[in-house]
Amino acid sequence: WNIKMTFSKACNYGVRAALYVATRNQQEFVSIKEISEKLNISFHFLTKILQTLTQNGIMTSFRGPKGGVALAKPAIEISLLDVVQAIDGESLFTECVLGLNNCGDDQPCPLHNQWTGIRQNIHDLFESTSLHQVALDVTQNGFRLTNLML
Amino acid sequence: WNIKMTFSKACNYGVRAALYVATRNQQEFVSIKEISEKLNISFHFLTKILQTLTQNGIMTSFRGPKGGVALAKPAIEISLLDVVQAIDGESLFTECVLGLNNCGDDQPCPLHNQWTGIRQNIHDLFESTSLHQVALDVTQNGFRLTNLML
DNA sequence: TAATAATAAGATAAAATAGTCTTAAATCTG
DNA sequence: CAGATTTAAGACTATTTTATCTTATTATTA
Repeated sequence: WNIKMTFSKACNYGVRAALYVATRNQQEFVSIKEISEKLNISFHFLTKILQTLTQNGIMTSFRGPKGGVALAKPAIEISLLDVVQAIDGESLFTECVLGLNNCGDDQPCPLHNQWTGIRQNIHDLFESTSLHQVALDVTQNGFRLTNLML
Repeated sequence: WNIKMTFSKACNYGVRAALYVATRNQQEFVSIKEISEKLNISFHFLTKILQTLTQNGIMTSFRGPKGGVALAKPAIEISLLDVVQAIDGESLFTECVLGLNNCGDDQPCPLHNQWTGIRQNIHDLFESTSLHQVALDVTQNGFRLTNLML
């Protein structure tokens, strides 16, 4: 029961997996099994999510031994927005916060004007943040992609 | 499959119902049936959501003929944040966007720092917006709480 | 007091999301 | 070519969210 201020599981896994792959050489295929183990994500579920990322041109995949997934472009050219929208589609930044149809500048819901600003902030943040940047934070500055094992 | 930029149904219904009630006299009990019909919300589902609002001190209720729900305080003293948190609890503004445990300033996920700012913006917006303000927009400025009937 | 109108609460059902399992297809290695 | 490894894809299950249905309980009114 909430307005979600966190990613759905699918989006969460997709973003974290993309970031994990971004910490590796672009040429190298990383096996989904490795990703699922390192990030503690169900293998088969992750496979499906990564399939949608490859279908949307974010990643490429390769079957067989030494196969796996890799980024389709240099990590610096892929934004978080690209990943999120590949999994989620376009509705994210267009739907009314109250779920009303045709909510817009002409027929707004009472939260429309202020919500538009916040939504734009998130859009801009995701758009201006590349997988490369975030991956650097992970590899060099100790930011983490996994749960702490307590 | 998404990071939700809209309220869940429950939160959506709760907020819209609270706003609808806020457009009426505080003394007057508004029947849930009326609210559900005017806002096109399932009656029984709405009843439950409003129950949690009364249990959390946002509203009061009264049974029997002429019964219904009313705001427990003047609308100007109830913020959107009050309503959302009554339905959703505290987790909204504390959980990691990537769903990691113990994500914080000391052990951040790579999105933590920037996400904190956005989350604070939303928190501030909700906290500083009273039901009264929004209800005025509805009654006087033509903002809408319901879908357009096309 | 009896009938009616309204919220409260619990059981059940439907839909959406998340996760698992099995089989197929592609690729590598010996 | 045979076997092993890995992604692809579809069927199936489980969980959560949303919605409905039924039965109390409370209060009003005549």
